Amino acid sequence: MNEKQQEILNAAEKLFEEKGFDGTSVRDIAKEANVNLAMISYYFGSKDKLLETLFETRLDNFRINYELIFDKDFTAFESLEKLVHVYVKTMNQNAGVYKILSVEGGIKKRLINSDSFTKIKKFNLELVSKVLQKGINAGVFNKTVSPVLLHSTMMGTFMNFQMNRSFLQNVLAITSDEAYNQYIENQLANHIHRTIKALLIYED
Amino acid sequence: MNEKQQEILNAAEKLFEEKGFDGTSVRDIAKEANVNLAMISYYFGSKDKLLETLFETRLDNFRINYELIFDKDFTAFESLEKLVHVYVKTMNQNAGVYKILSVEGGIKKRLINSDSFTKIKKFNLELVSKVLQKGINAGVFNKTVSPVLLHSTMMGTFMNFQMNRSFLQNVLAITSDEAYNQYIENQLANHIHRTIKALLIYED
DNA sequence: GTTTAATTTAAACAAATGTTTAATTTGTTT
DNA sequence: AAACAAATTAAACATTTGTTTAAATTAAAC
Repeated sequence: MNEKQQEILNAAEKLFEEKGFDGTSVRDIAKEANVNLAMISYYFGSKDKLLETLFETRLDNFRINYELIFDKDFTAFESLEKLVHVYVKTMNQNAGVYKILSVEGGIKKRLINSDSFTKIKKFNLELVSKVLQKGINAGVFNKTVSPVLLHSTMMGTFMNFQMNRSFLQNVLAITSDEAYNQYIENQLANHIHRTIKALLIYED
Repeated sequence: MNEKQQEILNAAEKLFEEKGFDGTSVRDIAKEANVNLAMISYYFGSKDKLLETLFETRLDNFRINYELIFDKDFTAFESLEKLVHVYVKTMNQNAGVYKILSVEGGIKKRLINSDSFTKIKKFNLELVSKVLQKGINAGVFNKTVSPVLLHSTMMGTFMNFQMNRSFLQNVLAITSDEAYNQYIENQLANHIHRTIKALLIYED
């Protein structure tokens, strides 16, 4: 994958995130990437295949690093804390592609390379299950929490910050994008961690 | 607003949700609504104004019913439980428009009637604050939880089920759409309630 | 240095897009 | 019944769309 191809992919990522796949023309992408219009077909075949290739090249970024979470010396609580922070950081670093995936994945006619992404999603969901199991085996977590629901709370809370950026920046009085990212990786990650931890040790 | 106009709005809602605003042509809408193409311009002026009108006509559905949550006889815990269930049910009943708003609202060039929606969002956020305050005044909730973060967890967890419908239907082995809606209004709402309640009474 | 392949370009293509037009039908009012 | 307004239609409109073409340029191989 040469430099020009990467520029095209970066331009596509930026514009797809900002304006959506259907709201972005290949001419927009060509202009943003400073390449001739025909280069996109030349390298990627079509606009659809460009989206496909974009996902493929970014796919591995979404696999959560197992070792960071399951260090042998970690308690269940430490694994949980790591899980949440690694998860939020990983997703936030790939927020652009994740937002595109989230939006375009919900569109029926788009038959996104869903196999590979489903595989990764299930792998990541498995991590949540493993952390849960670790705490249950250690006798410190409540048994009855569904990993799917737990994962939805983690991912959903995070994604809410991606989908409502301007509203939340306003409400939280955050002016710069860097500050917003900092808020996500610190306060938001802490909130998610506290929330899930509370749920797991909560008995009613 | 006559019958034909409503059919157009319903068709637009359905298609915008399925294929996105830019992925839907006015011809698609006309066909779905069984009206002549020109009727859309005739009644709504333009495709953009159609979207605007769609939001306007559905706007009030998003205002959470205050009385259902703040019955005088309710304890803070009961208000919290009501809040979550009313919230989830309200949003689920308007999931289509909410998804459109969520997706299209993130697109920069689209200058959605954001004032009216921001107002409602803030009103609903205020409800969360009020429930929180009620519990704090009663001495039963933890003081340090941000209503914005709490709201993000509630909305985000719910929206995660809207944005990842097919994946979750697969993972949860839910086959029908009705069963999925039931799952959302029962198990999911309970999960969100348990989660938030746990956080609010949790002390570390 | 010549030949061959890869890259880059401007132009053209047909199809689809949102919107308008001008004519016709339908409904209402007098 | 006549006159008027509202609703409905098929056709046309100018752009924009994704993609292809054929020629020109650059790079690589021999």
